[in-house]
Amino acid sequence: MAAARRLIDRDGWEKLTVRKLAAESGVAPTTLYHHIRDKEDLLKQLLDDAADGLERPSLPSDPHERIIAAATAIHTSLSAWPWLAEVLIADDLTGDAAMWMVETILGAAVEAGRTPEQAVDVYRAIWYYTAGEILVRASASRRRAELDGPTYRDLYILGLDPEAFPHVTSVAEEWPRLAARDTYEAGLRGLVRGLLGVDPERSASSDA
Amino acid sequence: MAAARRLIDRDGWEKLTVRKLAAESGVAPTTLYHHIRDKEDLLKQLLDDAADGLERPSLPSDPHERIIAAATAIHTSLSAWPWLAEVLIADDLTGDAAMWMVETILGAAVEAGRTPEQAVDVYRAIWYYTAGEILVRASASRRRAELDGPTYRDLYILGLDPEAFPHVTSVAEEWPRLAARDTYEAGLRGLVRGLLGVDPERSASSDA
DNA sequence: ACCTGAACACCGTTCAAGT
DNA sequence: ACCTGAACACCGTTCAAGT
Repeated sequence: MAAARRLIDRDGWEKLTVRKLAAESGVAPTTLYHHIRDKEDLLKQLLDDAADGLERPSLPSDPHERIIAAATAIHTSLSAWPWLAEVLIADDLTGDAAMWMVETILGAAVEAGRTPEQAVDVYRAIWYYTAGEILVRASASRRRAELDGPTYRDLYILGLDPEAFPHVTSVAEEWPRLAARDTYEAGLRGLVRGLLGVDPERSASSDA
Repeated sequence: MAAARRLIDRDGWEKLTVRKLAAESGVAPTTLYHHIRDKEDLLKQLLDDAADGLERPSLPSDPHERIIAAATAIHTSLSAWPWLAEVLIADDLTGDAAMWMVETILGAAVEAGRTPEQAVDVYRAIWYYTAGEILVRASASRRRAELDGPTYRDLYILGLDPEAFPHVTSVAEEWPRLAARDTYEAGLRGLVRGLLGVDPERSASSDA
């Protein structure tokens, strides 16, 4: 099933079809149905394979930083294969590698003084933020690659009425540049700070 | 094209096909191509229509609360039609109603002391969080509706090794209940607090 | 056990032809 | 201007038949 990954890397996972995969593998389309139950099963297998390959970075002892490290690790892996994130939410987040992130975040949140129930809320907020970042940015960059020019949205923003939308229009020209910046970690830090409160270890020093 | 909305409400927007829409409208499939350029154009028209219908709640004067109100309004509207959020990220977030939310958040962030550039970062973090929440929860509930029983993931979590995943397994039984709770606003408040600093109502100093 | 072609019930889209 | 059937190039999936 390495052929599947090759096709996905080239054309994106939405373009993967049973028939094309068969052709790439030099086999009849119907043959694949001896190895997979249906197309959904094929994607699930690819998902599990990829999930096993996620990296597990070393973890800082400070709970805040540990959450940042775990979330950033997942984020980095998923950014490399955005199709993975899309299958992930279309399907489900499982696999030991993904669970390792959940475990790390829950543990750190509990250590930071949350109840287990609150820790689940912390994890969920982080996952929503992370999944959203991946999905929105992946589809934006795919669209940009297809278009090879300003998107419909960029043009839309430039055409807005400055009286009705003063703040948006004041950054309209800069929007593409600002939107292209990677602000995942900055946002993540804000989120963790807001959810867990100010880090006692770092409250004395200045904070970004 | 109210027929399209009827079909989407019934079967979900992924199931909408040009041919079925034609049948529902009592017309030949090819006829539709006089009103739309292609299927993507059809979805874009539906998107613009729906965006115009978004509600615009009254806004509190406090910048923090104004951001919460704007984000929650968008979140409420999108929750009602999750397909809208999916088209939205597959396509693009435009329309005056959506821009109104952007404008509101940028204005409030600037009022809270951010530069216009930082205000864009605040908006982006909120949008990632909101879009992620909608998309993850929409696909989870759709999956649950299809399955009519515990999901693959629920079972997976229950089968985890307690030694390797102590925190996850300690809440494993409660997971479905915890995951079903609506924690959007709580997470959003944490995010805003973390991004903008402590609520000025509780401390007059602007930090971070 | 593994693979196959034929077939079924679908797709989006084009195009020449009708009113 | 509006609508049409025929046609093309695709889909996922089943199934009886081959080795």
